[in-house]
Amino acid sequence: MSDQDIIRLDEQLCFMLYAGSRAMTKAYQPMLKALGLTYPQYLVLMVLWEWSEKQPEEPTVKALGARLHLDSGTLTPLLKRLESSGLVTRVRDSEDERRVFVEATVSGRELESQAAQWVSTAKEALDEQDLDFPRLRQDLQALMQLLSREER
Amino acid sequence: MSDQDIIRLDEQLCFMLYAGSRAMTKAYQPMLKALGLTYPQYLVLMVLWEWSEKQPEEPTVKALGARLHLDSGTLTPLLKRLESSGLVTRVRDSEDERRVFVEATVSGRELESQAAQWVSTAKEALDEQDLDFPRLRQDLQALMQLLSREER
DNA sequence: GTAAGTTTGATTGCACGCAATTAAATTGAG
DNA sequence: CTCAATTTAATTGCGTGCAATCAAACTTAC
Repeated sequence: MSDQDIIRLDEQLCFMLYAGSRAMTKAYQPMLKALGLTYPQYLVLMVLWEWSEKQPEEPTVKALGARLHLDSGTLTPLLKRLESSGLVTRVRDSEDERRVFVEATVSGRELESQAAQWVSTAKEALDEQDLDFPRLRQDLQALMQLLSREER
Repeated sequence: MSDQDIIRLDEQLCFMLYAGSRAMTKAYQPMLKALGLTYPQYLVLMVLWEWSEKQPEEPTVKALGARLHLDSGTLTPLLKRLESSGLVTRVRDSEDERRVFVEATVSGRELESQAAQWVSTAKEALDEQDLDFPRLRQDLQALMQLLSREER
């Protein structure tokens, strides 16, 4: 097999992921614009919305990073922007001053039902299409596990 | 269904794409570091490597953008960096001065076989795993088509 | 021929991602 | 107790992504 064939074939997975991710973000733009959020900001709020009281961990910067696979270099400025938009609070732990707790404000929580409504509609539109979304999601999840296993 | 359930479910596709794309990029890091490239720079070279002489279009900035779904705001600085690394040339079309042809230099083309070798090895490792990669790729391709149809 | 509209790249400004470093706080071995 | 190691955020610097704008060059209707 020539170099050309190898690379051409390879493109089909890594590039589809790369392009697919950006295309999905674009599909979210109408909702995000209405909510005044960027896509990563929406992800952070989503994590905060579903953070259960019974969760073993408190929602610190580290815990958010673990959930979203993002580090503090990305999260710190993003959270500061969300804070200045009045959507989250950042409070340093008095027990351990290295830690910072993040919480959605009332305004931040209020966005959830708007988002849910949009997502619900979008889901219906996609379900009409001839594509097995649960299977795709599961395959992606399995891929993630393979890739994050490699990391160690 | 509560807001919580809707959003939680939703996360499973858009977020898996987002996280999966970044995880894949990380998996490429060893190769990219060895080649001195970023992942998007590698994508651009990949397109140039496989650009056929018989292709109807010349490889202009616009044509690269169409192939990669990237606009000039991203490509122009990226191409300038590749140019200053000596991996591509940028030549303005004398027929139509708005157009800029991009070409891989000898150094740029030399990277292909190194990349092909790494990719070939990585592919073998993945093929051992219990995951239907061709199906995943096809599903992603189908998703892309759905999403880009929405765009219009 | 020319003015209006279109196409193409470049530029600007903002928000990620992430590697690398720093700094502060905590932990733990002895 | 104490000092080295670890943990946690923040900072810095660079390279994307992308919307919005601009400017130059081409095309077309008239």
